[in-house]
Amino acid sequence: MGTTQLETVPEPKYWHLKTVIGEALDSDFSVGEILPNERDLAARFGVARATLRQALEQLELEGRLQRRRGVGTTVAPPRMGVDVSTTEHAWPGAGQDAWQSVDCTNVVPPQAVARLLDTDAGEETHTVRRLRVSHGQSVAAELLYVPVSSVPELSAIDAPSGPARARGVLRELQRLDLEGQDRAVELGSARADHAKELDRLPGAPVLVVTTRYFSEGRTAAVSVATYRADTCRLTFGDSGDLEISEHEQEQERRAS
Amino acid sequence: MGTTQLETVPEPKYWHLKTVIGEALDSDFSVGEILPNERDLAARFGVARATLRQALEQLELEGRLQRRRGVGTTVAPPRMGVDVSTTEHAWPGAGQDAWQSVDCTNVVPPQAVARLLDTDAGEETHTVRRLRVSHGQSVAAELLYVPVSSVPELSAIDAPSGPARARGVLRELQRLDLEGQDRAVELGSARADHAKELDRLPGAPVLVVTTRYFSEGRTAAVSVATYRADTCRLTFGDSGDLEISEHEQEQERRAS
DNA sequence: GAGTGGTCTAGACCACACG
DNA sequence: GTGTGGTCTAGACCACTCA
Repeated sequence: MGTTQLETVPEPKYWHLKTVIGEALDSDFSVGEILPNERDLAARFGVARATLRQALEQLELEGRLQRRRGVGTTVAPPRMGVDVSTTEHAWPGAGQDAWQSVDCTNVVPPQAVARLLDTDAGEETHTVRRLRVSHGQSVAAELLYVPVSSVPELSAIDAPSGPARARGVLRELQRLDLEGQDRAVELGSARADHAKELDRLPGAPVLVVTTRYFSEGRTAAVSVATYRADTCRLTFGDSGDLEISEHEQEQERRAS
Repeated sequence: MGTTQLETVPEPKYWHLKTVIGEALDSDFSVGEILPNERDLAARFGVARATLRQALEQLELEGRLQRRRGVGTTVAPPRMGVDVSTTEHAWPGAGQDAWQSVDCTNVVPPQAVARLLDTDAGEETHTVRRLRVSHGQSVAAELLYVPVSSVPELSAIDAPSGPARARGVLRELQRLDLEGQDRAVELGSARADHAKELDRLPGAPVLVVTTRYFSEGRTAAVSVATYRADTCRLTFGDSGDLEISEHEQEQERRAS
């Protein structure tokens, strides 16, 4: 008998699963709702748990699911838009910029940062830790590296560390002339400390935003901010109300 | 006997593996070099292949490794900086913007895009497919949605589809007054068609850049561009020469 | 055909949250 | 304690590339 079957392109099971579950999320579930546990789901779809998990991981990566150990899997709300536009020519910590200072220590920055700052290898910098909270949720953790030479006036009498010193460093920074800044975004995975601050497991996908602040013809500070990739959409310009989230089903596409 | 062991925080094996291999990459390997295959590596570290793969996946996500089925695992070059700054107030396709048009069809856009364009559900738009090539490599695939109403002058006599029509749509777009644009970046996973264009497997992590183009008080076009997250660092402003890549080795630096 | 990475299975145990 | 997701194992087979 003639096999009318055309080009069997064996779609991986987990990929198909992801599609099926994704469609189910759109039609049968609402935000915050709890899914059946992984063992039940795997049995229901007749696959191994590992295979099911591969599908769930993808959906979580796309911000459609939220999984928490010991609790369960829930339907995630749409990603929140987080403004990271660079147009406002202002130092970090100026005005109300949604960041709260956590700490400040003197450390030797990673080599990559040292190169951006053009400091000597092994030279210490002020390092301000900040946390960005949005809609009651921690969305980003930042390390702001400020060479000692950038804030020469900073009194050593100030608190030697802690939030008070962080504010001191930021205050001194404001006194400088900000000549410009630039920014880069790339994918990374959360270090253990950031993961904890962001309520995620180590290795969770994050969007790393690196910003250079220029003053007096040199790089006066470098900020490395890691945003939760699952819950955040970084916006530039006034696209805060942008409501696309890239996944979302469109079965009808094929119909036409 | 007193257990001097402090707080055994059992670090996952794959996490530790990732660290060890990452350090080995810095010290013992150079860009392009081929790693031993997964079965050998797993045996060498005394773990199951699945565990080893979890570590390699992380390293690939961070852009440090490149894996190709049937070939092997190689050390990836540093991520390339790709300029996506929005400051140049220009329509897509203006001047030399590193994009090459591939195709153009009339399709009904996904719901999310239709909402951005404020078109009726089910309304067709011109849809230009473009590819961005950088350093001899495809780094991004774009879908540019242009409502028919945005380019009323477009001759129906032109090629009804294909690259020629794509150029026609872009040409008509240039005639409009571009009043502004905004941009958002988020993490996604590559659809099957994009994955193929970018020489990746479906589901590969991508950075999705959504751009809205405004003209005459409305959204005249929407672009959804997906960049390879493993090989690209998106830059805004003049940070094209930014050389941070979060991992990177430079043993020679220490010598000086 | 040989060798690679990609998918999948059917188990096991662990860490964590919650009642 | 119970139930959840997270980690890990030791296999198997498949899809792909290349000599």
